[in-house]
Amino acid sequence: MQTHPALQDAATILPFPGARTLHADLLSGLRDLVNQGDLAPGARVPERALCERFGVSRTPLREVLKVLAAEGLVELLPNRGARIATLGDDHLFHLFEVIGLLEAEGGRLACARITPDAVAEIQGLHYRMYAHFLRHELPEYFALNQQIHAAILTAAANPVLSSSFASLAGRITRARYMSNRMHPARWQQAMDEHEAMLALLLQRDGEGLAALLRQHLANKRDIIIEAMATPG
Amino acid sequence: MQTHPALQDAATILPFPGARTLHADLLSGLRDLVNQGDLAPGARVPERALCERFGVSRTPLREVLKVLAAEGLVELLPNRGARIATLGDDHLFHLFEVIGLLEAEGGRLACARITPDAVAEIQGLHYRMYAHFLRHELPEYFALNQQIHAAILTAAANPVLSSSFASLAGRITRARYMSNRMHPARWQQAMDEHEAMLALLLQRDGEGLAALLRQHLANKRDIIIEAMATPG
DNA sequence: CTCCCGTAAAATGAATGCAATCCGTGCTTG
DNA sequence: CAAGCACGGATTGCATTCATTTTACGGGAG
Repeated sequence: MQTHPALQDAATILPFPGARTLHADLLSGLRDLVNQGDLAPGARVPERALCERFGVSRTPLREVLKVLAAEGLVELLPNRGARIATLGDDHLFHLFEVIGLLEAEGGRLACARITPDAVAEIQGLHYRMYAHFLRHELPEYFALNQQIHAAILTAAANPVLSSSFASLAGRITRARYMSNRMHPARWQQAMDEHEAMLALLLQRDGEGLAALLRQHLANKRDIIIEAMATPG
Repeated sequence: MQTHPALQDAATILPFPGARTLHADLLSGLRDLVNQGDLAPGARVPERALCERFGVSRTPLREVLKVLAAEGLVELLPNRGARIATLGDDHLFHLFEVIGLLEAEGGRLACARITPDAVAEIQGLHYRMYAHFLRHELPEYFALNQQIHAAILTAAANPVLSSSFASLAGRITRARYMSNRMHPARWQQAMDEHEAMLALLLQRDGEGLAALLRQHLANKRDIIIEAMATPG
């Protein structure tokens, strides 16, 4: 019955774009647990508990853990299972160094390759974010913020760049969650930087945008390290 | 008996450096099969055959396949198993774009952070490579070549940068194997570029080295694309 | 002759079972 | 009394097994 449409879909999907894996929900579920801090850094990953938590057997869960280990979110110890990866200061520094590099290049390429429509879309996101900034609505601000950065990466039109960035950015998501509160001055500064970003994007100033993005991320890094230093 | 030393080892290993996973040999074994072309791009990955090939059950093999999928060497299709990832021209272009970015940054950082000992070591590698170049010993030349690039990355002293580079470089290893023959003119050019690289490294000219590495990789890209276009 | 469909064989994805290893508790011993 | 050790429970890693889907092959209709 459905063999034909399925086969056609498969044929169209097969050539290039990576098809969704069956256990994608499990993967994202575990990622959320790690990012939201339900599993503390350095803590053991309780396979049994997570199995009944997600209603699956240990086999698929272990496969997902292997993937998370490849992504750097957990560490696998022989005969001792998985532990949530820790984020040391130097490791965080190195992560930001590479993430800043990728994002800067993303901005540079975006200025060269972006379409007017995409610029307009980013502009729209920016103003919506600005509105949330004025109303001090932090979660919505953060959401739009990430969408803008993702849109710039997308405009760079390099899937490898995007996925590499996403992979590395995923490792610091947890640290970001921890620093959800923001000093008003820092927030204002971040908003100013976003204003400048939009201006540079409109001018297609790739070098300027690259430099600004790098500085923007360096500031964010300082915020996060600051937040990690002062617990609470 | 060995509980105590093992525990101590684990305690020292546990804090930061990622411990070796138990099935690392299986992973590298599969990688080699893909890179050496024993498994053609786009071909199905025969789980059963590989299981008896490596003498393991399907469970660990499937876990490794998931990891390889996360690395981008294979693609997982729902209910249809794994296929060797294909390397389209545009995908190859995007890969080289990011790899070049990472390697250029590696050179830049290396010039800022490298120790005199490391410089001397790279110099030694370089002259050994030069000797193989003069004798037209391509495999040895390639091996030293990769060692030099790896040494520069190591000198950049950023593990995240190194591992990201290694991950992406691993995806084009297969394409590299295919273009093992080299036109004499191209080879001479590559050797000249390596000479310049060493000079720039000795001068600690980070910007110059970054630019040269990028150009060097762009040339390599052209060689590979050229080799892919002309089969045989 | 070509195309389509129905059935069997094979392969995938997940669950369960089993040997080996690790961790916590209580006991022994100097 | 402290330190080391042995033993039992718990956990890991892998092999095996089972349902579901896909794929290959043969027959029949147009």
